[in-house]
Amino acid sequence: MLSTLLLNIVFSKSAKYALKAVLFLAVHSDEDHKVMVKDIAKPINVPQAYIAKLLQELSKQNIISSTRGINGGFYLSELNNEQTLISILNAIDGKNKMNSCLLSLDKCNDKAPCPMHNIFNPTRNMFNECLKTKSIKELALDIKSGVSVLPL
Amino acid sequence: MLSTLLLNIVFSKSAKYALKAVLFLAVHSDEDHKVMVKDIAKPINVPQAYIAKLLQELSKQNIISSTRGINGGFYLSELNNEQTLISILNAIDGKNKMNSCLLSLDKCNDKAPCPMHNIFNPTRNMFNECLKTKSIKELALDIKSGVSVLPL
DNA sequence: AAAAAAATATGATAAAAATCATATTTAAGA
DNA sequence: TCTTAAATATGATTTTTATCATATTTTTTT
Repeated sequence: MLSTLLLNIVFSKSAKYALKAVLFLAVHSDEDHKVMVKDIAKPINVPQAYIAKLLQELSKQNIISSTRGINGGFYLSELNNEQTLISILNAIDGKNKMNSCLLSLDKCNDKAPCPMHNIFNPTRNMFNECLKTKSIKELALDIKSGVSVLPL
Repeated sequence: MLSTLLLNIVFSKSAKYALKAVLFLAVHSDEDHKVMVKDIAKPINVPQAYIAKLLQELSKQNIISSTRGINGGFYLSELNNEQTLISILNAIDGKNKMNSCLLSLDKCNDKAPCPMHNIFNPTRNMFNECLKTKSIKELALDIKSGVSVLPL
């Protein structure tokens, strides 16, 4: 083995952190209940300064909401809740990373598929479709109804 | 966006390089037709010194075969050809990275699924199943029969 | 046996991602 | 309006991954 620890399979660490943070906010915040970074960092088990940076970026891109000063914090507006998972990933890792060829070949397409293309694209497309259609709100609902659990 | 270029979605760069190299060998080599690093690096579009390292690692782990000295090179034995894709990924990135939770939560399981679990695990499992069952030989056959094309 | 040509081993360097630290701005309350 | 407490902005440091360079070993050929 060459790399002693590879963590980036499927999602980058940043993407996972961001996903966890937004999911946390989806369950624990709204316009009237803002949450401070320090109260997000611990429960989702991510370094505070790092998640702060990610949250700022998400806020700047209107994926999540925030207000400064006393009683300030991060939260999800109704609109934020409607966002789908892909918007979080795109905000953190840049657009269109999930749509490219598995081997990152730019010549690969349906007409001239790379060896992995035909085999994996169906499941890959399913996966991407999920990311594009599943909203934050839906996931939060699952948690609230007990379909899934939070410990992040 | 935070990372200016994130390339590691789904597979690490090393993993993609290794996959390409093995696929190339599957089509262009056998016991009697060994291929030297320099003749692999260019067509698969990977830095020679880097792919050399990866090939050495794969060879050490018996994923591919090699002989040194004049007329030496890398090749796939019959046995090597039977290997499935997962073995390449495991060799490069370490075992069991594909089976963990999407959010890398160690508490996540079917009984207490994380918010992503139920939604993504079916396609995730499909994906992993593909990696575990598809052999190098099968992919090479696709190329030879024109189902897929090589430019790597 | 010597020379040449290949993989192998090892380690140094560069680039990218993750982490940490700190100064600045904004909003609320006294 | 001053103080406080929060996000925001910026950048430095560390860790990990990717890349490059070179010396060593093995195999074949002469």
